[in-house]
Amino acid sequence: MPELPEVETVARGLQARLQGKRLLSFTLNRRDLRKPVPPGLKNKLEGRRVEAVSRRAKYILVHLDDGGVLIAHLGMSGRLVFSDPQHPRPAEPHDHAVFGFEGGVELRLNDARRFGLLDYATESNLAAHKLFRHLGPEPLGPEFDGDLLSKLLKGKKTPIKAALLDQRVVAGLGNIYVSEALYGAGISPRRLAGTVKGERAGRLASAIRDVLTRAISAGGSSLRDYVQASGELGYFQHHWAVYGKEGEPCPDCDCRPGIKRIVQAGRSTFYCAKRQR
DNA sequence: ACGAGAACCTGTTTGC
DNA sequence: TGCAAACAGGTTCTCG
Repeated sequence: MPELPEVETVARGLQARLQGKRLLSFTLNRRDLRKPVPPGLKNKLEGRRVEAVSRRAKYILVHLDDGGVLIAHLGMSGRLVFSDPQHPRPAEPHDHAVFGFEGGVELRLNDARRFGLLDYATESNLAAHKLFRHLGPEPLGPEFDGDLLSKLLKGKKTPIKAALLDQRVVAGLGNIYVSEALYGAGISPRRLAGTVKGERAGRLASAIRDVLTRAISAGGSSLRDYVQASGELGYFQHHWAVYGKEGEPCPDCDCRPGIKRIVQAGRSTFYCAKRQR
């Protein structure tokens, strides 16, 4: 489920709850996630204190007090669920890993489809790590603008929809927010990526930043209650302009038959054919 | 070299 | 109602 805004929200929630806490135990119930959980992870984690939690692309980074970094990715179905003495939760199917902290606080990684992963790196090698080496820029980073986006897209003959899903081009966008950003910028998802430049690229960069920023705000405001209610991190309600709205009227023009759904590179795309060119 | 498509998994929704 | 097919927010490998 999680794209950049959800992962950012989860990382902030973890930061608030775990910073300064010592990790006492790590239990792995199954090793075969998207890729095997590295052997020896338990020894690298137990006894360490959490210094900070951050995000890169759709990866959660837990920075430890010895320079180690726990890397977590939630794939499509991954969730992080807290359980503690005040709000205990029963163990559930697909709880693949359990992190035990001081004070009886447990954080559980639950992931039915097992497209998520756990990995480990050191602070000094982080940027060169296999998972991060090829990632494009952060769309909310200070250098991300129309000029940079034009350069990233230059010469690409794939549809802009597919290009924006490619983490080597921009890091953190997923299927929902690509549709939303293209709608916001008034750009057809079928347009060839290489033709998005100049003023059009500027509009797209702005729309990407806008859509992500608003989603993070929505997540941040709903996170507190949601965590208290259920102990889960990572799911919250959004209102989307086009995603999942096939057949509904475009919010901006009352065109018929409204929002269209097409399949590109095996994934659903939603857009308004009148507004997006 | 590049882009489209399949593959990896399980759970839920849709359609006959 | 029951069953099978389609579909799901990600990433990575293979094939043409």
